[in-house]
Amino acid sequence: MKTTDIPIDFELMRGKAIQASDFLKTLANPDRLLLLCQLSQSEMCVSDLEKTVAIKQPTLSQQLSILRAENLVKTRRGGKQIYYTIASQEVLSILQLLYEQFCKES
Amino acid sequence: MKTTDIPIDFELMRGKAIQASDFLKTLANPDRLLLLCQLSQSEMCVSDLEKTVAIKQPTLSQQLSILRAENLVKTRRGGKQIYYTIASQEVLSILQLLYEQFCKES
DNA sequence: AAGATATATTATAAAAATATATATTGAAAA
DNA sequence: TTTTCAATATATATTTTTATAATATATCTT
Repeated sequence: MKTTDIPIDFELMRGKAIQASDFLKTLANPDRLLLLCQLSQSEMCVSDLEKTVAIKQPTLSQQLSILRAENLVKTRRGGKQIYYTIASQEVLSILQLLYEQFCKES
Repeated sequence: MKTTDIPIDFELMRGKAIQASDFLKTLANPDRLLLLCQLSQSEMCVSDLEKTVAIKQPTLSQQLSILRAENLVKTRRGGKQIYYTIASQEVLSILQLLYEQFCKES
């Protein structure tokens, strides 16, 4: 009878991997990354984002709705505009890492 | 004539975003994440990976070939087996961050 | 050289993501 | 209260990923 083996819970590991890959999948699109990058600097409304990121409106709206659905961003309405911000420190941390790896040098 | 505005190079930014999202896309799959997670602990050959991760061989081979194509892993042959390792510190850094965010507590 | 084992490749069906055009909602100003 | 404009939603064609099965290659052993 084996007593020393630490049982690895494959199901648990796979569950975590699915969670993590869902998160990564949400990040893994150039438009969404650019949007998050802008929002990491300041709160912005949709028309601001449209200007700074140069994505056409329906695409922008579709991508923002994905970010909302996955809780990467939060919104508040201010009159006619809807203002977006990054929802969590987790998102900021990964954006920071990506910035260092892909944007810092060169 | 405007002199104070720092010109933001949209093309450059979009280029970086594409690079980063390609990298994230490669990570954003549960099988590939589990494989990388194992490899972050030690070099392993394909049959070892097959056992610890419980993915069937053709899928395993396909996912490994994607990781190779994107240079996230390196290989060496040792007799009949082929041994895989993580290719860069960049990959380790993001795995570390994901581990902290998704696997540490709970 | 022939057989056995480990790994890789190819083909293709199914599922998911993306792009694009069109339509709808909701607040504000006339 | 109706018109306008910003914001969001829906529909659908297209492209990418994923899953699965069948086949191929490379190395070792005999």
